[in-house]
Amino acid sequence: MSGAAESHAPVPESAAAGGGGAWEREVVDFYIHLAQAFSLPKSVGAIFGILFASPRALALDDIVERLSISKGSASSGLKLLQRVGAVQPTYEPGDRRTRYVPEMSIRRLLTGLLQETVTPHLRRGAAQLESLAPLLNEFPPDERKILAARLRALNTWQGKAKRLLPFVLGFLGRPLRRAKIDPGGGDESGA
Amino acid sequence: MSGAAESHAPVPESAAAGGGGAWEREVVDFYIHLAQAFSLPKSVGAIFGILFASPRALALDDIVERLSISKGSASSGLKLLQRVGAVQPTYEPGDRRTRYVPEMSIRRLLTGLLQETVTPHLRRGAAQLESLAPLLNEFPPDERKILAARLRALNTWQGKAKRLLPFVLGFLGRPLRRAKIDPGGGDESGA
DNA sequence: AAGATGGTTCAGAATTTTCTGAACATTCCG
DNA sequence: CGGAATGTTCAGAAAATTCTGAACCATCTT
Repeated sequence: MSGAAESHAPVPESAAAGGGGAWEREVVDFYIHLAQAFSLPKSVGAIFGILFASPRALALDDIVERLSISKGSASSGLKLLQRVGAVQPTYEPGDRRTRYVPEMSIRRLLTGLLQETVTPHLRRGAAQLESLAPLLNEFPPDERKILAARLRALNTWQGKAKRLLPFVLGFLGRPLRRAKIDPGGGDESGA
Repeated sequence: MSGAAESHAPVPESAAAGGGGAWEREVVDFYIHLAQAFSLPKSVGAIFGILFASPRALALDDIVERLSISKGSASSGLKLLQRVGAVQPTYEPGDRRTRYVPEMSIRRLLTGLLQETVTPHLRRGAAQLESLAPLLNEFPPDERKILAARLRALNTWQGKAKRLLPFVLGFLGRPLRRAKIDPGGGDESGA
């Protein structure tokens, strides 16, 4: 593999020098914005983007170079992406460096991300909810009634949230045919 | 006085002085954590929490006082919550202050939040995607093949994401019966 | 109209998050 | 073993976000 599109040199990379630059820039830009939608660091989006934009797996050094970020950033960014399953390391015989490829299954992508971000909070919340009910006893009946209703709502949320995740994953797993489910309000979607 | 559980005085509030404090604290704490799960400012979670914890609608001053935050914070926090539809203003005749009540429908809550956070990014992304395809022409055939496949995947994601939102809302709208969807595996699937 | 009341805005302070760069491990190679 | 190649860690720098407090606007009361 020495062949391949190395970019150790400080000059333009690979076959697609002129146009390739634009492609990389645009893809990276796209993922930087996407990352921010999830409030992840820009560098994380950029790293995923550069992997996505490259037809071959890249190693840490390649990333550092192409994005002009520090080794530290690249290292921890890759670690995060690995943890949520957004990139996978590939080990090729005869190459000491770990190279990474982007995960292409949106399902696995989302699974990992949610597992990492919301699930723990969900769990924590569930625990805390239990300790809440007894505190209502201090309130006079009329107020207690209102608050008890809210507490019930909170439990409902919790329940729905718990079920929502598998549901969503089920949806993402299916082939993209027309989904024949017609959600209630059918919001404007298009908009 | 207009009765109600005012708390203009610097002393314990309302009927539930001793216990009420604990209730408020716990609820606020709960929502602060929830807010962080969505990476919203703590103050925003706290504001929603204090509204949720109170059997009566609260005005800006009440919030400032009970949470010991600045008027500025409270004002902009409330504005954000209003924008995403998480709280609603109530105007009572003979009272100049706007009071706020928390939204209790998880569906409306999520709708607003998503509308505010992900939808715009989704839109932006869709636009950008179009401009991406032509850039592939610069690549040699073998690389182009790989990248074209990725671009297709990206379009699929986009499509799924678009459909996902209404789908989720449909789910949230339904009563909490047993959902008979059985998503693939347990969930951690494969790692 | 003067003064109180309710609320918004915004410049700078405080805090939190992210990034850098260099020191430190570890493994491979000769 | 000595040195080079890969990577990780972490203290402090840099950047971004959030909060405060005071000035300001608008409306109501007298």
